[in-house]
Amino acid sequence: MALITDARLPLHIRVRDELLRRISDRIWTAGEALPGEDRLAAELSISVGTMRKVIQSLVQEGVLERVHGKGTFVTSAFERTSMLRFVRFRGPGENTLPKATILQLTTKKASGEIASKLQLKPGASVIYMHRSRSYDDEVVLVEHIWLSHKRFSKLLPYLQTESPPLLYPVYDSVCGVLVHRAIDELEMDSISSEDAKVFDVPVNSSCMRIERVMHDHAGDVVEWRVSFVPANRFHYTVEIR
Amino acid sequence: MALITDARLPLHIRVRDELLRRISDRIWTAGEALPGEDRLAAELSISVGTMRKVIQSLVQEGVLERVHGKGTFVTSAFERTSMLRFVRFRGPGENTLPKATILQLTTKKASGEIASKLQLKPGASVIYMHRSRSYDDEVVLVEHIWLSHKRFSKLLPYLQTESPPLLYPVYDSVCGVLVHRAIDELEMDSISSEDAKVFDVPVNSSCMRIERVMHDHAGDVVEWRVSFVPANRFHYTVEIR
DNA sequence: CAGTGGTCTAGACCACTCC
DNA sequence: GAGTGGTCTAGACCACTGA
Repeated sequence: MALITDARLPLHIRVRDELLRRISDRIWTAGEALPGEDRLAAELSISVGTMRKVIQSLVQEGVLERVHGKGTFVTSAFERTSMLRFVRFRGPGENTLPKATILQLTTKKASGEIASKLQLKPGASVIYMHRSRSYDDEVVLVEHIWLSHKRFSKLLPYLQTESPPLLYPVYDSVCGVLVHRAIDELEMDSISSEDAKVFDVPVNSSCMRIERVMHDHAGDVVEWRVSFVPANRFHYTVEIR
Repeated sequence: MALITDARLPLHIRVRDELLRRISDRIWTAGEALPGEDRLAAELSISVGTMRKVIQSLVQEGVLERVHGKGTFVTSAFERTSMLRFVRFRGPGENTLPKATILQLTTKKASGEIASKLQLKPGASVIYMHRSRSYDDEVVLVEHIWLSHKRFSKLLPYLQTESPPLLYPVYDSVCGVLVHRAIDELEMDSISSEDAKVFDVPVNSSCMRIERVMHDHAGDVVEWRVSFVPANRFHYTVEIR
């Protein structure tokens, strides 16, 4: 087995790219153990020390997880990336996921803004989804989601019959798209008339607006999403080091 | 030179503790280069590889910074921890710091809540500071800050004549307290009558409330701070991986 | 027990910075 | 050129997991 990328790059970078490629290509899937570090190193003709260093850096980034005595596993990063980390949990049990309701699901031509966010040509075919998340019929989150139709065409028939609480695992299992890294931008806003009906609160109530650009392992944009959380439901904790 | 901590712990943990102790004790100060990794390893009678691993982990955490060919330096983590990362910059130049105005500075007996946050006994002596931050006389941030009087007594005379834009470097230089790690909790709130006057906006205007607990390298609580940002000035970007 | 990751060492060679 | 960190190797030994 040979490494593909530019031989002028440091070896650990090239090995890292190779491992990420295998994860992207689903050669190794979430929950499955990778080969041992010694066998991986032998396969790529590098030293075990270098392989360890690469694996450690991917563990640091949350791509892999290691368990002493058991093995190295691909992380399913879905909890970490859930929008629910911005929502204050009360009422029902701590670990219950809120019910997802798809309010609208259509295919459109991308406007200039959406094309730009998704790195597509203006007019390209995109999927738009309007979705609410609720606990005991109290809506805590509303999402407006845009996806490339080309990459997510299999999603449409799937969502005719299903309304799963988490979408990212579905992107993975149905469309073969594994999400990796997101950038969230938070601002305070007021609720639009459209979403006010969904939340059942007055128009212009105070809320948080969370704009997310989600990337895959290759760094390409996978999804653009704008979410709204009512003021009294918003809560966010962050550690700075 | 011998390591102090429990010899049953892994060596890299003990070395890490030793390095952090030296930073806490100001044996190495911000901006100054540490000895080379080979000399450090020799001094502590460990291999260079292990020393490298420890240093790398502290770089990862933001405690140290390395520059190829120059050396390893203690990070001055003040930009990273500034509350201004929650404030949207417009108007004036990008890199100008807003003017700080101390509105109130007193010594009090800690209430139960404040004592609990600062890990002090109720009734212990604490410093309370009420401070505003403004660009061109537009207030963008108001802070309510509590500190242990015992640890920060030197701050009071200093702040009689100075109103520095950043406090953490002052904690370091005047009181010998080096901040390290903070936990911020964000919620949406409305502006109190007291702060409404400072911001010159109506009472109950929408704002972000940011509660911060700041720790030092030893993990002890250094400061408790509650800050408010008006809705139109709040902006926050976060990357999830 | 075999297989996995975790710890630690010793040393070679390269690349960058500053004098 | 001297000193720094960056890359890479080779191998020993330990600790945890599961059959």
